[in-house]
Amino acid sequence: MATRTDPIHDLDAGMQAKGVGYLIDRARTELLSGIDRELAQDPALAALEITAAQYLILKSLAVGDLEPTSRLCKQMHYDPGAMTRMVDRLEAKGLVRRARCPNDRRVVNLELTEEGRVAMPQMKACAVVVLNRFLRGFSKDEVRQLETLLTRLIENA
Amino acid sequence: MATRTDPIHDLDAGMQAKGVGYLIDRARTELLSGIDRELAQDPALAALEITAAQYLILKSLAVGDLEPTSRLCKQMHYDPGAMTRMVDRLEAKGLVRRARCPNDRRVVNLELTEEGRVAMPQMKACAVVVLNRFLRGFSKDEVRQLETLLTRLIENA
DNA sequence: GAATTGTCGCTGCCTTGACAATTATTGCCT
DNA sequence: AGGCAATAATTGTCAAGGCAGCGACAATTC
Repeated sequence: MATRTDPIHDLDAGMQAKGVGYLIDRARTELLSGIDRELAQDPALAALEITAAQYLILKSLAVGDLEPTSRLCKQMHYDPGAMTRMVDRLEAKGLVRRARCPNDRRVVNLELTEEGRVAMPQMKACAVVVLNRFLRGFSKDEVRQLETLLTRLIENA
Repeated sequence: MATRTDPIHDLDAGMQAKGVGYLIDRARTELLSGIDRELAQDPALAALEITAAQYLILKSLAVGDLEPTSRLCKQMHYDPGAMTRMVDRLEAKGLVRRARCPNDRRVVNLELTEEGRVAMPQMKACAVVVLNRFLRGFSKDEVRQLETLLTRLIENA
């Protein structure tokens, strides 16, 4: 039987230094601020003041074009109210356009504007730079392993 | 030479589904809401309305007793302003006491009240339950591996 | 085809964290 | 002692998310 199904943690658990929880929290913080910084420093993008959260939305749109808001919310576990206002900001910057769906007029389809589409490659480049910096020294196997472990952890939720 | 030092990510990078960034973000979200829920459901603690963030502070105090505010901030990368108001809330609930340090009157030392000290074991138990739930099916080696990979990632920041 | 139920996006209110400016205190330096 | 930089905590302000409630619309049921 052995260790595989035993509870592993005792009183030392929680999100304290060195714990899994703490490390996940730190990693996320560093990752987000890394991307924020990279997007802010990029000469071509600085004027748009794109945040990491905004980039994630834009990226989803770039893949699917014409996504309904609700699907985005579910996909990234994002609050609908927050999404509405986020899209407001993106629309104000001219990166995204809202278009009421003709078939079902409750849904709002989103698509990148031409300006958004143009900026996309540069934004992706920023994200890649950051990811690669954080994964410096990782082999492909190690990356896959990290992904697997995190996925299993999430599935236990 | 090989994979170990090569950039691993191409245009598929970013924080999208299946990416390391996305997984870290998801894991953190699930972890925090899991702890929040557990603390809220606990009959003995429900009245105190303790959040995961508050638990982390209390836990640090339980270890060190008499921690200065500033050290807590650095330790958990927490904004000093946010910390001030967080301590306000904890003080209002009677879980924490402020005590100006006599030697250096700029610093505010924090310590758990008797009530906070009493509630601590139950809070820890909640956190352990959640952690163990998320790490169900992990061997000790796998946990260590996850910790190692995350630590390396953070060190690349 | 009218009523019910469900879905979608929007808005207001509250909480919370980040950032900047402010205040109080300390140590240093001359 | 007096000036000056550094440090600690607080406060104000702003951006952002969570939640509850809303109205518009669609699907289902009778």
